[in-house]
Amino acid sequence: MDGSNSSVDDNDVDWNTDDEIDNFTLSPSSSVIHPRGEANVLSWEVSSAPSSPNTKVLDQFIGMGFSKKMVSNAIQKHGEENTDAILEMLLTYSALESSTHEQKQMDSDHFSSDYVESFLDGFSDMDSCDDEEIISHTSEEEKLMSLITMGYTEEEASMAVERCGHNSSLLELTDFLSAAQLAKEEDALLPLEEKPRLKHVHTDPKKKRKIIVSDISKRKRQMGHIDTDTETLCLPNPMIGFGIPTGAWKSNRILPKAAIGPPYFYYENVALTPKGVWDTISKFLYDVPPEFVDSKHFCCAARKRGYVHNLPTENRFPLVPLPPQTIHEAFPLTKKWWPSWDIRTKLNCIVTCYSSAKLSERIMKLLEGCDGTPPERVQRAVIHECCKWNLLWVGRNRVAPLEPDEVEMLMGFPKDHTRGMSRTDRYKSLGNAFQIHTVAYHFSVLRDKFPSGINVLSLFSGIGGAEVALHRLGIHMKNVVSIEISEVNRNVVRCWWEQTNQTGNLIHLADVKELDANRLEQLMFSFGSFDLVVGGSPCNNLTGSNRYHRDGLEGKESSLFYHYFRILDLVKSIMAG
DNA sequence: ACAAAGATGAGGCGCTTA
DNA sequence: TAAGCGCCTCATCTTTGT
Repeated sequence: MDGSNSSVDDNDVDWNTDDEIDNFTLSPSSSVIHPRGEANVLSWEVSSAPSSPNTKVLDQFIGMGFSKKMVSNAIQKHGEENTDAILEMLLTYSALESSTHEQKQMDSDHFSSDYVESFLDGFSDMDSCDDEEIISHTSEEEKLMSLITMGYTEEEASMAVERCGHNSSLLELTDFLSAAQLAKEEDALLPLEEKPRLKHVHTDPKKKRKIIVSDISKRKRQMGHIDTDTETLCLPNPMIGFGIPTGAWKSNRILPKAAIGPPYFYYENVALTPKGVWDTISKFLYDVPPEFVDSKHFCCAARKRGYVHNLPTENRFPLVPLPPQTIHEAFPLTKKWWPSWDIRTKLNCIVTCYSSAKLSERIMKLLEGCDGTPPERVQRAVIHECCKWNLLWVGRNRVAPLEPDEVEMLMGFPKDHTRGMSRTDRYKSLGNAFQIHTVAYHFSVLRDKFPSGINVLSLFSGIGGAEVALHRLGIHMKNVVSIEISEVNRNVVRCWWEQTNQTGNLIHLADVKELDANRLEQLMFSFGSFDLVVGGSPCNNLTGSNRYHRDGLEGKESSLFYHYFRILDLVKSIMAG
């Protein structure tokens, strides 16, 4: 009976009501209420309580990779409550620090990349630097501090050092700043979008880099004002963006001037972030509003995501054949065991954590204890667990979590794409990946534009969702520069690249922080410019699943978004120049 | 063979957002 | 009301180094 029931559902999948899979109401009696003491999970933004002295803020920023000394300076200057200003200051300083470091690094190219990677990872900790560097760095830092105490902002100070040279005197710097004052006042009258971006192009790529960082600060500061008095972005219902394959939907949007390519860019992250995050992301990415899409309109699992991109939205086409649209289509064997009171037709979001065998056992015991149809109370409790953990019915009274290869299928990856990784790693990497059909639908407009193929810069590549989507669309990848921190993920992409007989070049880098202007120019010199810059930066500090470090866009991992912006902006400026 | 280090599995952990 | 590209600790199993 359940089978026929759901096939009716299958035929009239209703794209207009948003959440058919969200329609379960569970009585609170079925869930255990944990009486709780005080909430001890405090983000650094709210740690100004007397019980938490500024070591908390200090630790937070040190945890983000800034040196203790820099953090203490910043806290001293701004006060521990003003975390935004602290962060801004730290960002500016670390840009300076990394450029001095990179200069040194360039002279010693004989290190292995692994060595460099670990070295770079640790370098922001001042304790690990040699004395010489500390001395030269400190003097520059002190110069900056002097300017700041004179009332200039961090970005003004660093800009001045940049323009006047690192050996310039304090007097020269103040001269420069006061001369710049008039021009700045005029400049301030123009809205940010109208300003010529990076028109003050320097020939030295190192300089470009720092100007961009001050640009970040400017945007951040502006966001601070905007945030309070403008509305935050709303999630659309239904969440179908500019259209889905199964429903006609036309929309022509006008992109802000600064957003128009080349290159095309495509940025992805979770839709349900803390407030203001998407506003910030959008502001940085040239004021392009995100396209929010739930992948349940493409496959049988939900995946609510925001995509900021400058791709055309007309004449998209889906990958064919369309993937299974319902649980029963995707897992026909479960039909036999699916109870009629479990009315799910779509799964919830594919995540990185899965339930244990013990839970399945408990559920089985619970159901076996009932004669015939379980009472509603039991039904609700079971459904609650099924929804929470995306469980399938695999036998009488038996539920089970998805297997890694089933997740591969749901996400649209080729079978065995992640085979060979540990089970946990497979879940993790797949849970962090693109849903291929969704992304391919958005990428499809590129096929006719680039008949001879494209050059791709793929940041936070993971297991290569973007590459797989492009390949499935028949878009030839001439050169792919893929940046991914996890070695196992890089291996997956490398194997896939070989197995699919790609004729283009795959260049792998480990860390987005390694990709500076010099490296980019070098790459772009060797094979031409990038046609697509794609990436989804870490979401773990944004997602609601994270109960410990949902610190927003400034969180340890999620702040890597700023590297996406930094690199995209570098590519744009190199291509413009 | 043994201990130490590493890997995996199980279970517990709030809170924001719409 | 429910969903959510997660994290931490502990226990146990596996691998590595001596």
